[in-house]
Amino acid sequence: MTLASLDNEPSSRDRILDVAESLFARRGYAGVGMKEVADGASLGKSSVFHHFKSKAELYSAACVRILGAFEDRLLRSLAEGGTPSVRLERCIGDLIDVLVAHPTHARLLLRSLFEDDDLPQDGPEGAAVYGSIQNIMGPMAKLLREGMSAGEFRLASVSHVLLLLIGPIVFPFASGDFGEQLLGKDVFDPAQVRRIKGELLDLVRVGLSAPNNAREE
Amino acid sequence: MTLASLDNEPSSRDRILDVAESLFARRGYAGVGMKEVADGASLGKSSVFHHFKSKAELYSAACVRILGAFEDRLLRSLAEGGTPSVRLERCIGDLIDVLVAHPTHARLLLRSLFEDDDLPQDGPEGAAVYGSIQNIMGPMAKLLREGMSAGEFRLASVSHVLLLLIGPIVFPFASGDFGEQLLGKDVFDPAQVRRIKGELLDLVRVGLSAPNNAREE
DNA sequence: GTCTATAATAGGATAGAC
DNA sequence: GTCTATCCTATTATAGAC
Repeated sequence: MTLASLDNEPSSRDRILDVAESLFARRGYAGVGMKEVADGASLGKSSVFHHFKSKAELYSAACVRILGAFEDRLLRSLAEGGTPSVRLERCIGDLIDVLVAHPTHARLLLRSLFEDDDLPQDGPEGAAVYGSIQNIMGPMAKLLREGMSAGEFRLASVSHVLLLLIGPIVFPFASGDFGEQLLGKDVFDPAQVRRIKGELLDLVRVGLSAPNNAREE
Repeated sequence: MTLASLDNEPSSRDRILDVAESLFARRGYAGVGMKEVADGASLGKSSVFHHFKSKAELYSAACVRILGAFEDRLLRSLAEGGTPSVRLERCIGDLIDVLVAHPTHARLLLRSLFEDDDLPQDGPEGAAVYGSIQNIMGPMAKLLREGMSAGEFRLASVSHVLLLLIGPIVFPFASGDFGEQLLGKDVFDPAQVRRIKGELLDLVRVGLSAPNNAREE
């Protein structure tokens, strides 16, 4: 906590993380130079190394920050209660809201999930990434299990369904130019977000519902 | 066509592409050095530059090759006929088969779809990537439209549904360590592939079906 | 905390012999 | 087609002044 944090101006550390997140999201770990990060934060390269002792640590810190944002939102969302289907739909909607509020998140999140080699899995920062992912996936799995026990969701392998749900939630908002060309409009345009969210929730609602449940109640 | 191509031994060009695909898939465009590619293909760096005049061209060529594989399989799959639902499910199953037969494909495919900056969008190779993507997405969109007209699929925005379908098809097989930890087993294990495919096809079958269709026929 | 200067290395790419 | 040798730039990271 510094003096600046009491004010509105973000600290140098936060400015570095902002720039790093945006650059890493676009070009991946190896595609970004520390000089570029420093320039973006209006600092010298050495100042960046003062805050993060290596590039790997900076990358992990950027990942940890966005994973933390997801974790917070997810836990708050789950705490609001409701039936499993209600909570699942609210969770997915809320997670998408986080992705949309920070357009750079989806790409870096996707990278942190499938670029094993980039992350220095050892060290405290690497462990934080791993822990945060666990804290997100755990409650989601629990929610699916509850819904199946309650007879709201059809019986299915929780882990396989979970693995299947990540793609449609994250990829659209990481798809960049491809998504824009497919839709003919910016993926982050509010109207497009609403339609993507709507289609996904429709798909999940009926796709996961138990066969004996009425289709429309 | 060289003499070697009449034999069983792959040409240098193919060996380079094999190595490049595997490396680019794992570490992304910037994360791979031409030296590394050359070593993997048991060649000197200059020999690689003889076959591909730049790193960007090599990357595009690797992407074009896998996109071509998808295109071929998809068009053959669609030509087999059947109702829209039958064809959609067969397509998704066949595309997954391609991903599973070449475990390195999913990651590079995902990258080629969301890493705009990496691809040199200009030039002949960049255009081939773009064209191949169009040749894959076009017929898929047509299939969805047919299914909606026929009353088999519920009415929905074709492009948004398409954007939503890519994630669950590709991500599981690009997820690497994450997927393995989630499932507790290798994602490419035949039994796991069967379950992932099964869950996805279930989700799509009921999730896209028209409301007035009987759930089980 | 931030800077300049510098080290040490690895990167993409080319020239020219064979 | 493949090689060795080379060029030039960019990279991560450190040292030390302010």
